[in-house]
Amino acid sequence: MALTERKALDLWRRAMCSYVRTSDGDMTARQKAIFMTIALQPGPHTVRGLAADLNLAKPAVTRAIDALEKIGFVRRQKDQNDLRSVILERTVEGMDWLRDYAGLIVAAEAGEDVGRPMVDRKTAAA
Amino acid sequence: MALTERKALDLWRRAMCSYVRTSDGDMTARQKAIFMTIALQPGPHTVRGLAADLNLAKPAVTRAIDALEKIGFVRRQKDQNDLRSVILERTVEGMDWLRDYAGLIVAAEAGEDVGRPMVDRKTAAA
DNA sequence: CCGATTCGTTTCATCACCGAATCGGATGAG
DNA sequence: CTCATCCGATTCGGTGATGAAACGAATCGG
Repeated sequence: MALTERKALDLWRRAMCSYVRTSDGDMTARQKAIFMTIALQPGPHTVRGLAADLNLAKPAVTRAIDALEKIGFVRRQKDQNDLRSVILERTVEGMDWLRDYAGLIVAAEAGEDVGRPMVDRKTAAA
Repeated sequence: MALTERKALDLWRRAMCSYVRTSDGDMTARQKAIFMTIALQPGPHTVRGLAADLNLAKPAVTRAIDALEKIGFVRRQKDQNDLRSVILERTVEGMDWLRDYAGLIVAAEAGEDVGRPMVDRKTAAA
């Protein structure tokens, strides 16, 4: 395995472990992808747009938005130019979470492993 | 928001979106963290060790291992020094998946956005 | 030998998510 | 106006994850 790949995986592992450790571990990968797209990508975001972009069925996006709205990360806004459409907007609370999440990743990149060491004395000694 | 954080978030977003797009979106964050720890960290891994390390209840780890074993990424091996313990080992299949996953991250790091552009013509025009 | 402890697993009830099909409402074309 | 189309939401049955509690088996201590 290439060195950069190994490094990328280790970064990912640390960040992922930190996330699992700290949080209540709720958000789905799908929800994360959708929320981060809404929060970080330009342009008005719609259900169909996200569904097409992420190669998902529309109901899946709707449900993810439901979850994201429930925890207050995203807001639904009717499109006045086409009342069928719904514009998805990020909230301040969502951005706050995102900032913390970024801190997690940056810390992982710096090599910090949030949490205790992982050797198991008993088994390791055997 | 600091520049490095913004960059880290964008990397994360791209990788996460690629993952959602390509895969059938099955693995939980918890499962990923556990599997990557088993696959990338040294030392014999046990249920209790992972539970302590990731701050999880043991049953949660057992169930995650069940899922990982079911898809063939992890193997259970009885500890001959203590028949109560179970040593978790990675499999070749798991490492194959991990290699692909690393490729996803590296590609995201390189700035490639796997999939189609995300503007929605209709809404963007409004 | 016998009780206490430690391991991993199993059970239980609950809850969220999944894909597929369908819905009502809004829009656009004829 | 009328019909086809598009949008987002809802329903359906089924699957899987969740935390809490209790379990059998193995080990250790006295």
